[in-house]
Amino acid sequence: MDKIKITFPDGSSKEFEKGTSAYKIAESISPRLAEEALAVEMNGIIKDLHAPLSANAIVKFLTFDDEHGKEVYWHSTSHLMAHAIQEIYPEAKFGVGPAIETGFYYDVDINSNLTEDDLKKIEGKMSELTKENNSFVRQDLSKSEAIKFFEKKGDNYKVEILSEIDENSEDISIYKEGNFTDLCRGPHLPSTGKIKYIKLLSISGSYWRGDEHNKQLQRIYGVSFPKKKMLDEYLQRLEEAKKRDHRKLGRDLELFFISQSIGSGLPVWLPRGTILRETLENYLREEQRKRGYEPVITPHIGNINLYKTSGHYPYYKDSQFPPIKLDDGKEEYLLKPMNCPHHFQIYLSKPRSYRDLPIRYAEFGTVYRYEQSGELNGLTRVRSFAVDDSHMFVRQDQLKDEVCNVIELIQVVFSQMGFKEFTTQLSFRDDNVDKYGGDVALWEKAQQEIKEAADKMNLTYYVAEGEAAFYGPKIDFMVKDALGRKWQLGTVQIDYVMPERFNLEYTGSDGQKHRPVVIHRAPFGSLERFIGVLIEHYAGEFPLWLAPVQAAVIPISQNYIDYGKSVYESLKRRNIRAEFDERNEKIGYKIRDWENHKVPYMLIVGEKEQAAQNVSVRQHKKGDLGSLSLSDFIDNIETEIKNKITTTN
RNA sequence: GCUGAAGUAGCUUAGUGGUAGAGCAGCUGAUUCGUAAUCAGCAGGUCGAGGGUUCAACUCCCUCCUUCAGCUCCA
Repeated sequence: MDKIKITFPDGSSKEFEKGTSAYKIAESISPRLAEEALAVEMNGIIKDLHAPLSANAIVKFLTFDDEHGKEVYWHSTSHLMAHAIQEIYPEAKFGVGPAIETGFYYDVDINSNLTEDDLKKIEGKMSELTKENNSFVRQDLSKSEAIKFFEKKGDNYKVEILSEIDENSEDISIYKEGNFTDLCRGPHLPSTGKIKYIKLLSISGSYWRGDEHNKQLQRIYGVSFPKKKMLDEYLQRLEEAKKRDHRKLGRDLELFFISQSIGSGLPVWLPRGTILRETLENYLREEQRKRGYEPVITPHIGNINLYKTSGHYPYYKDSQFPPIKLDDGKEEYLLKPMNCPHHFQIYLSKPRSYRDLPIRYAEFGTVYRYEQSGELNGLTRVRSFAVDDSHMFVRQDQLKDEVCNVIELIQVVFSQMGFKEFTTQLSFRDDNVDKYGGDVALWEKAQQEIKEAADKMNLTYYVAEGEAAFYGPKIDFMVKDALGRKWQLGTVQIDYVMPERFNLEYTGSDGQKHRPVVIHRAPFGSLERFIGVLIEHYAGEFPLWLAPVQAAVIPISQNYIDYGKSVYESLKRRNIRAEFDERNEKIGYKIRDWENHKVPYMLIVGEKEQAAQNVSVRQHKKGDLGSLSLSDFIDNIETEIKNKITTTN
């Protein structure tokens, strides 16, 4: 019998008979590994544990702790769910059912609409099926065999998928588990018994192949875990995320609200939210001032011709508010969907020299976009929002440095806000010529510049083809909110198209006219979305420099109102955002109330404090810090505010 | 825009065809209090809007609006 040599991640190796399954190898190492292993990585390729090894290989066993192990686990659970659905709804047809970042889904076509109760039924059936502990059995077959199989089964979606697979470049396989068979490239768990704790989470519609012209299938989301504790923790995290929801906190903390009397997707900033927003704006203004930006202000509407010139109008006709027509019908104005054309007019307002560049115009410009009703979501997806916009006009030879400077600014801003984790995406064009304006050669150049800048600034990024703006490639910065949804915040975009369309020029040292390059950039993206994400990031517990109310002064009883008031006024004189709580309530009540409002400091004053002319300091979530003279407290808190100390939780 | 779910007081919510109930918040009064809820009282609702069925509709049916979970979209 031939022997093969198997090498493990720790470098050790062992010989086995050729054809030994990965599972047997795991068993030979330890029963526990055989129990926990979900799949195996052979020379970097993930395979079933059943798979026999026919040659020397580097082998790594994947458990639930590995990202890819989880993926296999959830993928198999989605198959198990399909099995359960088929048992309950024999007429069901299946679309696709992949693992996702957390959990899995399956798109199904069933005649009746599923309800929450049906989910419980399916969940119950799944548990039943796990007890059968059926093996996942792989079978490779030809394209025509596979098509014949699924035609017979009536799974026309699978047939459609198969018909588009090139069998020369890809193996076609099916997996059978009990009496359920699905088209799948695998790999899968050894058997359904590995799936222990299952929770089906939600149902929603989803278009077949993501095309809104296609039939809408029902998508069932779920998640599963090998240990009960993991499921409990997951569900608890969901609860925690709900508490952090910026829509709830926005209301509780009186930051903003959205009134139907004003309109959907048109958020209104309450006094406390406005303080937060203005603090962020002022912070960015200062950072920009240091970096040579010049503030400008432009109107909220503009002649429609601006947008016809820019090329935005035909591209985005459907997602802007309809034009305002003047009496003679000849002139039309648009609520501005972006600020760039206005800023270009400022550039054009006088002749420019190469010595003037780079020019950096900055504006917190409010823009209006008619987003689809189903898209609106709290502050993160709205119809009116302020972009922390800047348009920078640079010479080609300045471009890369300027992009690097912008990346540096965004890094500074994100780190100040305590976003330790964010992802960076380079959004490039794809082959769809109609989607983009401008010259392909210029695009290539711009994409190259962006990549070089990203490398120089040590960004870790991935390239997303087809995600570019119509006028140029961009770098997008995204962070995740409390519910794990990704949001695009900051963006840097290179634009060779608009300068052409608006005929932007400068006079070079050679006396000739040259075309500047435009950089569009916004570190926050939009104030609305940024603050929405920030609220969830901090769970409403803002660092002192951002907190709308920084300190609450609380007298023990009505007898100390005068002293309390003098403390409060001292704070106000030093520009500390303080509130004075003179309500006729017990101290415990008021402390609870301000704790719930997540106010960083409470100053409690009673007989002792009045006598010693000091304050008793209580910090949010930390409790009583003891007494401090008022001037020491103010000095401390001023330093903390000035240094913008950011604590993340 | 599409699919599904939901809409009762400022907030959280009870109420399956027979006069809408509570807690918190608010207001008034009492209490003058030492680190997460003092007591009592008062007020607050065309039950999302419109139409229909019925002797009678928060409740059943239809249409619309809004919100939520996704999908599609996102300058």
